[in-house]
Amino acid sequence: MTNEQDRYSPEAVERKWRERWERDGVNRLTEAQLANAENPYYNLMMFPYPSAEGLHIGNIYAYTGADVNGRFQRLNGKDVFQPIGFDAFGIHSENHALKVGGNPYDLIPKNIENFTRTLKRFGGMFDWNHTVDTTHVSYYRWTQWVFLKLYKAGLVERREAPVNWCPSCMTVLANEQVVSGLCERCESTVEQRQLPQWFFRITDYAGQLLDNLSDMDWSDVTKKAQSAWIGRSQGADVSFAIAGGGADGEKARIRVFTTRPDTLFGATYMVLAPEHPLVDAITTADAQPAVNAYRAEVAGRDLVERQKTDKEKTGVFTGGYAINPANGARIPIWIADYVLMGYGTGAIMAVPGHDARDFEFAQAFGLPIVRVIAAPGEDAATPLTEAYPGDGTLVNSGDFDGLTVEDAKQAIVERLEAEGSAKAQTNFRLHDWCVSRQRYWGPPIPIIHCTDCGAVPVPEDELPVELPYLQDFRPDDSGQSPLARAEDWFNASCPACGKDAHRDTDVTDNFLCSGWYFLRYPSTGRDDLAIEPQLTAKWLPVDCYIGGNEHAVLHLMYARFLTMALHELGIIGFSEPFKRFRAHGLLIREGRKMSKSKGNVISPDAIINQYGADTLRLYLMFLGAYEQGGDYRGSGIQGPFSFLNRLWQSVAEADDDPDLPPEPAIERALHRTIRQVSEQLPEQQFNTAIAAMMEYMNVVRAGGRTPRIAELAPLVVMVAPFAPHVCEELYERLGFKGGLFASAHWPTYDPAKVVHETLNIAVQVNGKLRGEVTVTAEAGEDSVREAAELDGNVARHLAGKRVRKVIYVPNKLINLVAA
RNA sequence: GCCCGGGUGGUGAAAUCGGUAAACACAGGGGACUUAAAAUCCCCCGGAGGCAACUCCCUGCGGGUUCAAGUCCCGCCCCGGGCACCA
Repeated sequence: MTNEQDRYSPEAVERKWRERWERDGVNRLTEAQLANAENPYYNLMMFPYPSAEGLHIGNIYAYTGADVNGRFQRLNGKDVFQPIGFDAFGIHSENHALKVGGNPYDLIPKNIENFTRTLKRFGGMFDWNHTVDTTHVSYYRWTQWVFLKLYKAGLVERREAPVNWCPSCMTVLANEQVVSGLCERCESTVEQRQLPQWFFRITDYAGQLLDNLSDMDWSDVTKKAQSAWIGRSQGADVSFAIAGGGADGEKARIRVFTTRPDTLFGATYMVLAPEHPLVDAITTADAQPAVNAYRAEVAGRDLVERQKTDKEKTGVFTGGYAINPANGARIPIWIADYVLMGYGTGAIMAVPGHDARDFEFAQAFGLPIVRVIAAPGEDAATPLTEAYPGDGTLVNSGDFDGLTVEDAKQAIVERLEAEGSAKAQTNFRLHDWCVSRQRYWGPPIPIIHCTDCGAVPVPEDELPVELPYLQDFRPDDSGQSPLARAEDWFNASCPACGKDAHRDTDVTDNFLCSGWYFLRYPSTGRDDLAIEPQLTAKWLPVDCYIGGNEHAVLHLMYARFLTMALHELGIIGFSEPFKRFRAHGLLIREGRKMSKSKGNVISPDAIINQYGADTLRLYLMFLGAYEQGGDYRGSGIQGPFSFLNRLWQSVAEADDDPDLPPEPAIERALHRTIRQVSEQLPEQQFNTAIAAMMEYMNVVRAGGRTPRIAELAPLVVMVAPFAPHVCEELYERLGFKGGLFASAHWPTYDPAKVVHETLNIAVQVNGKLRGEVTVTAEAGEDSVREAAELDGNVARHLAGKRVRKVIYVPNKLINLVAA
């Protein structure tokens, strides 16, 4: 039956089905289908950033996993909505355009075209009827609309703030975009600048963002990363009176945040951040020169230097004193750069006995160290050679002596609360989201500044505020966007009073574009509104979102925040956007990370040319655990390629009789395979599911036997999510009509047929494997033991011994413990 | 420094609740089919000893618990990622 023409030719098969799917609209949903779907399943993956380099194999890896899920759900009867789009605004594109001397307006469409070609070629089941391009006015007018909605809800504010300034990108960065003092994009050292900026008040939602995590079906690693980033700490605000503060001494109090109010009696000094506003008021005349010098020194020190944790503690005494509200002690007030203005209140009570940093500082400057917590076996007098941060009971703490740390926290706060000098407080590490960028390639902020009316939002019906095509869009060091130089655009009349005014020149952070795109996909057919309520209610929240964990604290948290905000505004009916999120691992190559600089990047196009998209997809899903990542080895692709060839040949050589039932032994193997694959695919355990199908193939083909159609058809359907083109072809060749993805159903298994008729039971003597016996499935412990003792080798190891104990693990193992 | 992953054959990797370590593949070796190649089919493939039956050793290192440990506990080492003076 095999002849030259029947050979598996990936190129021809894939072209045929790509064209057929396109022609028949197999993957596209019409507006009516979108509106009326009975079993909606929204399968989302992170839309790509269309760079000039083309789609990376890492993207294909991510998308294949998500596409396998979408195709699997579809074969299980779901109406799968699987859109894709392009996240094309942002500094990366802008910098690239500057480098090559073009304009992103001209370059981006070419990149998108190139990405689209590869996305179609790798076989993603994308609905190209519902796509977004964040740089198109049809999208970003609604990004501006989102901004205005939040603005009107009071979640946006403009404030002069010390912001992270990247001198190379010449723009402001969010905290999340500063990686150990360096710009996330270009790795320049980030500086601090005071600039007016637009902020989203994400911290209003810090508690909710954290609390919701606990019962969300997300990858654990992602939840942990978010929870660490939000960084809740529970404690108390305590205020310390300034000693001898003159007439207004009563008013001037220093507020500190502490997670250890139980150690208050051990607070022997205070430290303020050098930038703290009370420093000048506290500093005595004598100390002023030293304080000034220190503050100048810290201000001049770059951020990277200041953030190093291993350097020696520095600081100076202000000459001022505060009163410890617990015991009335006069304690000195210092300033030091290890206290940060950006966290808590910018001031701390220092408890050197029980905080490592304070201990180090106290030692360096000869400040008193008092023990207030005693661990078991210690008492008030036990000397401290290092800070003791652990648990224990209170000592040297007046009335509170003897309380446990936990009880004392509450008791001390209660006492001080009654006196008006403390209150319980929760602090978050999370900062507000700075969304303005002094750059060109982004959606302009829809605000007009008027000398009389101040900042006035552009009326919604005047959106979009179009981004003008600028010949010269280089950023400058002015702290203003290049848009400030576009006079025609810059000048506008005030929407409130009609007077001459000017537009806000900042554009929004790229993460705002990507923070709501999944809300837009179902509504892309609508030009008159951003988010169509009924479609949104039908399809959202997203059923499954798959993407890289590098976005755990950036994109995913912003998307959650925007969803919460829009929910509170009544625009959407849910407050968490993604029911399920799975982080895939990193694809590396031969043990090393792939990167352009190392020159070891794999081009998906080259692999597809050689082996076809189906083999590439199958290999990517086979080479390791999807959630762990994997190592791409060039030679390994041969395995999946052979597998598809064998599948092809099996179909070509199959017995023609479609009614011939499977051979019984093979049928059992088939049902076991169906069970395993059906259980593992929805859990993204792709590699072992593929191994199971390969194993089944070995059974079907054993000895070159002629397979039967009934043995192959379910396999073709199960392989289809991984290798959709060739499986469509084989499905057709097996005589089925209507197209696999349009009409086939996922195979089911019969529990009665997955059981083995006989079992191999391992036999151990004293825990060591000494033999194996084959018994019927119904055999009980006694008959297994009997059979085991008959085994020659087992009998030898038992000779002269008496069996004292038998451990029997049904269906697996029997261990004869003998002495 | 802290928090997450991870360390298993020549290689990529498997191994529910502690229950036959190395499934499935790649590479390598041998054979069948073929004029030939491709594709396909069969066999071998952790180390040491042995003609073989079989025995001993082996999941980063050192201890422990257990009839039984890749898996659990204690103490280390190494690699990858994240966070980093967060009060």
